[in-house]
Amino acid sequence: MPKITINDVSRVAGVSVATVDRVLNRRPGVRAQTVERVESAIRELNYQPDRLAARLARSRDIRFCFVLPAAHNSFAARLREEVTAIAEHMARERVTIDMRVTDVFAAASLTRMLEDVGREAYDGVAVVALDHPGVREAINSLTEQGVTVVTLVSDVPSSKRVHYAGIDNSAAGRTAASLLGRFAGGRSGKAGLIAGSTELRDHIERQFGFEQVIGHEFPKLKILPVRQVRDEPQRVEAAARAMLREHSDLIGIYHAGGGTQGLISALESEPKRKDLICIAHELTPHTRRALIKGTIAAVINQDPGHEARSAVRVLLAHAENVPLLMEQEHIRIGVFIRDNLP
Amino acid sequence: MPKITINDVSRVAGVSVATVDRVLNRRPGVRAQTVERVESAIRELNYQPDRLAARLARSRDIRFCFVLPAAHNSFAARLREEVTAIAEHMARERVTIDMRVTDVFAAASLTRMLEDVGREAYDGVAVVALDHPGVREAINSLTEQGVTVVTLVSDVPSSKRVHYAGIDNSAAGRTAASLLGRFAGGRSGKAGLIAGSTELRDHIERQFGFEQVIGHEFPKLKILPVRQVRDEPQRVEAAARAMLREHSDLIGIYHAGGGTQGLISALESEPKRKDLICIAHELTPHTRRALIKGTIAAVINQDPGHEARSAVRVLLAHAENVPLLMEQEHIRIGVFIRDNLP
DNA sequence: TTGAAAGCGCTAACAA
DNA sequence: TTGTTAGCGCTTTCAA
Repeated sequence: MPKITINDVSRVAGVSVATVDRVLNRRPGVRAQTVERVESAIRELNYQPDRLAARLARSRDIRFCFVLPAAHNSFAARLREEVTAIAEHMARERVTIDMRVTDVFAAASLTRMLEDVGREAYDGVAVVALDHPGVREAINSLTEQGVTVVTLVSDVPSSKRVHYAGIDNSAAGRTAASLLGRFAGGRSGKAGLIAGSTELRDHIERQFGFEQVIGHEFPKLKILPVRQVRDEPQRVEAAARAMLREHSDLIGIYHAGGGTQGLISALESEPKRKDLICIAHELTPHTRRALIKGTIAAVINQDPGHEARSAVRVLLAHAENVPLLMEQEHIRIGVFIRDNLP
Repeated sequence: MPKITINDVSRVAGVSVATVDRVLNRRPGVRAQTVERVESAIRELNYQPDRLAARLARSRDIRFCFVLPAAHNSFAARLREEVTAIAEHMARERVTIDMRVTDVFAAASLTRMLEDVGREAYDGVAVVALDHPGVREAINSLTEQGVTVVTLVSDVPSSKRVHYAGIDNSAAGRTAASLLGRFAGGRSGKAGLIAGSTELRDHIERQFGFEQVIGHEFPKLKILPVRQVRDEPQRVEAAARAMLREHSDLIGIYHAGGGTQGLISALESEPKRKDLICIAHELTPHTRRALIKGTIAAVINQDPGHEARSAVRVLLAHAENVPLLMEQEHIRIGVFIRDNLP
């Protein structure tokens, strides 16, 4: 069966290819009646547009903007690298990806950046979003301008973003709890919980999931009051040291945020507590080393490369109006121990 | 900077675009001297071919063939579904993917199928390969005919395949051992090991990795003699029942092969042994249910969707002579417990 | 509101 | 051994 083209559609509908193109891309300036004729021809022929030809013919590139954290931690750095990598890759295929960085924890500056981005005629925007009313408004306003928005790593569920490329953080917290509980093997004692900040939706969710599972499934473990450390290694370290000092029956620590180097330093300066079960997030050079050394028992991971590529695929599918393989776009909660490091 | 095209190259090299095209695609009929001139122009301009335009202009589709197991187990079925799904997806982009099934454990029939496939002018072949001399020969012969070959799920390392889309099975076995050992929490006892067959490279490797880690790290666990069950649920079940019957101090079971339903049945009919730690491979409806129910503690997974799509991307990159993001093509060893199920 | 026609960058048939 | 040229299926002026 020969491929059905826009020509076939135009012939069947009795109009020119230009008109079919206008209908296909929802461009204005076509009578409702004509639109109807074209659409029924499309249905009749089961026409599928050819995105390769479309990309080739467009005069300008498809343009996306990624708004990422400027932070100096390993995960943020890795995310920026991954975005840079696909940006280069996609540049060969008529897709331009710009990257902007800001302090995504500062709602005001993030909001402003999104507003700026809105003035630049991007086809799509991916943003590591803070769940804040101003940010939500900015996302919704982009959407209303016809810009496709996906959230990355951290979501704003109540906004009009079309997709969230990130993990289920409460499931991640539950996973950490199950591992810690099982590794404890029935012993009784305390479980420490360190988190970044209660303003970050993902950290709260992890904390919630963790408490839920420990409470229900491992009653022999008592969770210590959460320490807030704003992802700063020094503060993480101080919190961990305090826990170790104050609780001789400490069985394990779950660190739900960033700045894990601090945790590792604290642990490695306490050789007597070798059996402590520590679980942290994100595979980085630090946590990888700690896993191999045995300082950390397990790492819960989200793959920033997968997240970045997934965001691009989703934005692209929207820009070109073609279907996605959604199954591919689910971001897995990775569990790494010493033996399955990539 | 305007895009550099084949036209620019032809002008700089002082030849026609047809000649540049011949050089780019290594087609015969160009004097060595001319090839040299064109290549230096390409380097000078840093020309990057446009794969979209190339795909559009080709008269025939790019064609791949996937040779998959005909087996009736969930993993094989899932793999076939995933291949069917991308086949449909790629059909829209001028890529045809044919699928053939055979008993991949029967070296002779697999070899014959690969030979047949070789007569059909495919651009690339993906195969779930048995590590056998005949199969290796067939792969090498395809390669020599100019067909790109990638192995899928199970590798033939000594062959000329350009890529293996699958997991590191000995690392998978080590991961299973670490989890089992840690979940045992210092208890002493027996660890059962059930495997498919010693003819399958992946099963031997898993077994090897498992024994290595248990031996080195968990001396309190004694591994029982391996039971070979050829991935048949009934035989898996019989093996598990025998272990349970014969060893009252059985701490856990690692099932390295397929047919896990059998293991689950055996376990669920032995309610007194609730604390048994079982680890199996592949997330399927059966193992998912068993994880939720608590019958199985952890599942080591390879994502057949990722494997299938990765094979397609690798074949496509070779067919179009464009670069890959290799980082994306590494297949992870997934660890699933009840809490991080996708 | 619609149509005609010139590309987009490459491939491939055919001619030289 | 090399060159000319007509497409591939779509977008985008520009004209009607």
